[in-house]
Amino acid sequence: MIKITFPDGSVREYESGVTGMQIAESISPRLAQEVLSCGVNGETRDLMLPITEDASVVLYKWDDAEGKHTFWHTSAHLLAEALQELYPGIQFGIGPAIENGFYYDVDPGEAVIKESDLPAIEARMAELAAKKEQVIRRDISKADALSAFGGRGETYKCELISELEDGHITTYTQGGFTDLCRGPHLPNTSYIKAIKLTAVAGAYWRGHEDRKMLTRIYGITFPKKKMLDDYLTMLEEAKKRDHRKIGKEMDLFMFSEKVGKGLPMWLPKGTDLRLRLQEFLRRIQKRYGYQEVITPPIGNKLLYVTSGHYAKYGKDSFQPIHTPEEGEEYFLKPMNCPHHCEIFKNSPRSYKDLPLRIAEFGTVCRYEQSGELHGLTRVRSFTQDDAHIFCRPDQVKDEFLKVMDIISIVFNAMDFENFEAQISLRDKVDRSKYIGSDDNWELAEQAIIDACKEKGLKATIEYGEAAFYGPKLDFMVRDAIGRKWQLGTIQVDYNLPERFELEYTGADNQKHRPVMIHRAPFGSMERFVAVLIEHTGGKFPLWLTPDQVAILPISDKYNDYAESLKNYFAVNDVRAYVDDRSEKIGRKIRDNEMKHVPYMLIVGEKEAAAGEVAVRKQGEGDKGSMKKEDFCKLISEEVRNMINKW
RNA sequence: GCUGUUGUAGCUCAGCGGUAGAGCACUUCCUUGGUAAGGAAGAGGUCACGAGUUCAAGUCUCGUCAACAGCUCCA
Repeated sequence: MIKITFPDGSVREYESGVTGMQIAESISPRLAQEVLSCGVNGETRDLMLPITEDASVVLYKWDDAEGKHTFWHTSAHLLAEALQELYPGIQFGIGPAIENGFYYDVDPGEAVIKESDLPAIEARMAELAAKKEQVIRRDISKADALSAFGGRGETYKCELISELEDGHITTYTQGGFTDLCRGPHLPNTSYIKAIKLTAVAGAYWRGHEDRKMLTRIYGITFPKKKMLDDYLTMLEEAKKRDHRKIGKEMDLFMFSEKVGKGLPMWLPKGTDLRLRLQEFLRRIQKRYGYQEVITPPIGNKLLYVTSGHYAKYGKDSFQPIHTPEEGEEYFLKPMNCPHHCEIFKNSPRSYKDLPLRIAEFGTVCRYEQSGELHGLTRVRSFTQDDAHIFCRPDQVKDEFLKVMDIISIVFNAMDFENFEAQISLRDKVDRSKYIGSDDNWELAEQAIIDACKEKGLKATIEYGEAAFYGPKLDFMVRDAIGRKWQLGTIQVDYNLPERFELEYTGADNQKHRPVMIHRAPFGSMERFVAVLIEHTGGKFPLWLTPDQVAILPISDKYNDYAESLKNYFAVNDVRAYVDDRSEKIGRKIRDNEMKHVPYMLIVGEKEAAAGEVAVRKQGEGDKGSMKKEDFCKLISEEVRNMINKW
């Protein structure tokens, strides 16, 4: 007998060799139906795998990430099985479960798989799923694996096998399809009731640009038909919040082929929105002791040779600007740090001057690969809400914590609740791509980890994701369709101060090197506004936009009402429209702008007599008539809620 | 940059070898007091750009540019 411990702490005894499925059956028939895989001592495993020693067991269902993962992993195999039947000779790369579904990378040889082929593949998958094929796990020796897959000409699989450790290799078989796989998998294919292959795209083998490009087929499956329908509906809804669509509809920004790709132009309304965000951050930064500066859009090549950016990015970036002077070269600035380093050097600094916090809404230009450009989230010219903090080594952690405070103020105000924090450290093995001493890196990495611990911030640690000059803490927020974008960022840098030979005089009257912290709570104005649009659907928080309240008094006497609102909310550009029915302007506002204003007031004679206004709230329709004062209360409540958050 | 898809009126799209179309938006007029109002008339397009095939090309072929999806990248 073995002891099985459940998540709630209870313990039951089972015979050795019991499977996860049998455990589920022993608890309830319903659970046995719903369970997809199980966790045994923290490792996710097949339900059919015997458990032979005391263990803590978690049964995973659809609602658990692990359960979904298992479900989609088996779905990937199902896709492969269908492909094997439909495209004889097809070779398989890898086919993992992902956040929303799964994919399989395949090499169809001469054949081409197009989007129009997907329905046929889906149909075949459905047939195979209905067969209720058992999914069977086998341990296999490295030699046997190599000969089995090699015999079928599976070069990709053989490459994978050759890197695996003998004795830990398993295969999974369902019907006529066998795949090299670690598992876990569903007991059989009949769990998969609804199948949708969503896209086909190219993907490099093992993610390397110089390897062969395979065909990647994306899909998603569900245990119920309705769940698939709901998912597709959700995607449709999300598309409506796409910032490119809303940006166009609301005239926030534009692109022009003539100006150049990836070069956004902010239209009046978008500019208004952006300036409001900048003002908002400015107020906060002032409170936190930042000093704002303005630096030029270009810098001499020598500046970037000093910073190290020239060696790293010179050839892959916008090329130098030449001058009539022989040999003189300037670069569009790809970042503001070198300029700010020079500002630091402008005068002798004492330890009493530190931390020195230099801020700038600095516009930078980076030659992003053309395929990377994406609306406002990835562009070639953008404005960072940048700042560099020069401080003593003993101040790093404290400054870091203060920046985290600012970021949390900003994110709270914007209602970004579901952000994810990520600590990016050096690659554990390959350290050739980083500059700076090991000691400095260790110090910086530890400072970030400590700061997160202190703030109780749950952050994932990613190795190999650090910038080449230092580790960073990034705040990621998702867009409408779930893609992650990095917004806020804090980076500790021991290297630029070194390269620019920055120094301050310490209490000991000796020269010391300051530490530099790069930070940008928004990340960039462009990307931030993009994500903000997708989160709000274009209905920005009340204090943000200029024309949030459109007031349509029917006669002149209500213009003073607009005036009173103005003072009341400190929304200093509330616009008032005269809605004289014989004039078209009122109708125009109603029809065109209602979409983009949270509230509309209509003041008719009836209401005027009663001292009321008719109110419509965006997305909610008529709110009925109410007293002016009540309306003021309604709005001010919302304003207060926003302001209270920071 | 790579693979694939797309590019027709301000917007959303139809047309797929034979003299440029619809809905919404826009302009003028009429009707209409509470909301995507109704009616009449009108304006608006080298069908992304450049070559080629053809008696004839938005429509077929090739190239360029741009956008979209994914990959790779992101100081």
